[in-house]
Amino acid sequence: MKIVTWNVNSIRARLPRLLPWLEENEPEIVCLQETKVVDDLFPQEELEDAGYNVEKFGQKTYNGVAILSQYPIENVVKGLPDDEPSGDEREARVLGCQIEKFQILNVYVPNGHDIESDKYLFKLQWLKRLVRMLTEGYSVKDRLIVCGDFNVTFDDRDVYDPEEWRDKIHCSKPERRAMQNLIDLGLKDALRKFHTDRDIYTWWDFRTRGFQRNAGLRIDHMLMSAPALKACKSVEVDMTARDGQGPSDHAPVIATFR
DNA sequence: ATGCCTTCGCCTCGAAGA
Repeated sequence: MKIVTWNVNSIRARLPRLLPWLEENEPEIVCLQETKVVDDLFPQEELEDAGYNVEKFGQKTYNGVAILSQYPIENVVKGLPDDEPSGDEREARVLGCQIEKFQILNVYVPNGHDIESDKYLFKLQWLKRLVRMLTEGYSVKDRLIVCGDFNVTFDDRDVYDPEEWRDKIHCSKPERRAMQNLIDLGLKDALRKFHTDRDIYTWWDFRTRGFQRNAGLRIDHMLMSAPALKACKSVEVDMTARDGQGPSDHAPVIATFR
């Protein structure tokens, strides 16, 4: 069983790369972020033809999350419980469900832009609301996976140039404390069970051609409860998904379960 | 090496991403 998280940076732009990637890797469950499309225009048929059940929660231009699964997708939840405003205006950043024995929460955490920005305060508040949602509605006694693009590095190992990024967006102490609050619920940063070295990244900047010089950040994560982590036998970043023409700026993270 | 690329839509420029 393989479970993937991948910020695809537009599901429609990435489909020509996503479909062959699915065929090659055959993941059972795929959590996507930044689909950037309203639900009516989501490429549902193409993904169903590839063998997946599809749940999506999208909006125009920005954000958007989706879950693909070879198994039935049950108990779907869209958004944070206290999302405002309601309806079409709310930001599409959370998609939860149950698939087989797994409770899954797929998240696209706000970017924050800059620590001086109002968007930064929104990001910190948003992470607090995510903690509340997990506290009130989920149990770490289950096989719980909270995965997605968190837009936060856990520590300096996740940063190609820690001095340059010191206290900047994605690396500030309040953001990292917010991630620790998630860990304190009884979740673990699953990749670190298998890899402790630095220079493991999931995002590289297009503008500075970061991928070519491995100047990246590790901001896409799989947080797992103890029962989920116990069943997990590997977590890997698929760097090959960045090769060639037209990749996302993020690489997928693949967790394999026994 | 965050003014350098990529995406979307008010679509040939501006805004946002991270």
